[in-house]
Amino acid sequence: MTVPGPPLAAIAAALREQRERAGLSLTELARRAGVAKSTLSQLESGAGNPSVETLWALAVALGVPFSQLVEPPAPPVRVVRAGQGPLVPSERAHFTGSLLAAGPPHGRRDIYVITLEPGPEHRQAQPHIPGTVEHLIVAAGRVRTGPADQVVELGPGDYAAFAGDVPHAYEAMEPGTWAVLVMEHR
Amino acid sequence: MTVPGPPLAAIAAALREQRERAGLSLTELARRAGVAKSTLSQLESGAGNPSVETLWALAVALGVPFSQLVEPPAPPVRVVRAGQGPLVPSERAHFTGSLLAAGPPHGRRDIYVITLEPGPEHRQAQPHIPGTVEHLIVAAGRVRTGPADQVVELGPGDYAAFAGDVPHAYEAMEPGTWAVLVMEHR
DNA sequence: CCGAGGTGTTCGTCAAATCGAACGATCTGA
DNA sequence: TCAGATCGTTCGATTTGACGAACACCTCGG
Repeated sequence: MTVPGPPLAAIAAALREQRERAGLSLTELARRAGVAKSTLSQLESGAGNPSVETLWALAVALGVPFSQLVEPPAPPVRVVRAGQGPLVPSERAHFTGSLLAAGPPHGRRDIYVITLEPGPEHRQAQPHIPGTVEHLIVAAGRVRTGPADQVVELGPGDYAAFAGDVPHAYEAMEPGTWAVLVMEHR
Repeated sequence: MTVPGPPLAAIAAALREQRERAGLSLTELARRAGVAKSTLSQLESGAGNPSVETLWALAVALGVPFSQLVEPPAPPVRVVRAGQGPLVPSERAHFTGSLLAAGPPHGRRDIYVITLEPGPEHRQAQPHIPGTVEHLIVAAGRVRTGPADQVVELGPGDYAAFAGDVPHAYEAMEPGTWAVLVMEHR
């Protein structure tokens, strides 16, 4: 999984970056957000595990959405290797399920089965409409896919999700490669 | 742009909703996330102000993005562009794509990878909430599935969709059977 | 020279979040 | 009916985050 742990360092970096971008001093931001400047200092230094309340106040004072502080570098590609996803209750024997992606409250998801054969790089010429997210689960073979600058290689059972509204590639590495593609657009 | 206050109640509601949607008990979710169930209980009851670390662990265990827990009231403003028809294989030059099912304008689809092993007995899956539709694409092996009175056998690449709110079976016919399951519920 | 006002950091204290254990309430199978 | 296993809640003990007051440092201006 690409989820090492709590993005404490990421929050620290995002806080400092957003604060400097807003041209605020640590003291001033702390005053506006109503938090102690000592708290903010420790947060920016990477130490500490802020509460939602505290982080929310800082986000409001900075004028940025909450999610931008906790997920600053929106992971362009989310990969779940085979057998690495969180397991879903196996209410029955002989059945193990791995939840790859929860459905958004609204939006559509179209289900495809795609087959690819090795050859010249198959770069998608035109991206899809904005907001599109593609989910790919390789059934057999190997596929190199992802945004142009972050291509990952997937094997059977591997899962990857990435934005579909930017140029991205689909390249089969072996004959007989096929996969399930769920295209989500909001 | 300043929203009223910390979405404590929203987080509580989102936690409970996502947990029930994943079919997890409070105890089980707490165990997987590595947090005390007492903590989770208080969070879902609206009391408490979770730390980022705690909330992150819960988000990972639930398989949902962090932001979905803190910003559940996503703006229902959604535009499905007119004329945005389903993609056909001819539009995707370098591989063949087969549209299996178009997503409903509202509702959600959760993506799973499931592995099944043959057993001496197979029990029927418990029905899900009304309106649930299951889409299954077999990646490897063979699966007998479908409503109790209409069981079909699927091989690699085969696709089947059926109502999930009636008793239905999942039975692997070969070792190493796995498939992609998209569970759709409105 | 030296106080005034600013920066960000470190310290002790207190409230609160988290934890572990025990609780009553359901169920299920013996 | 009872033992066992769940469910979710509540309770006290402990950890820890948030606070406020100092702190060292820097830059002006009297």
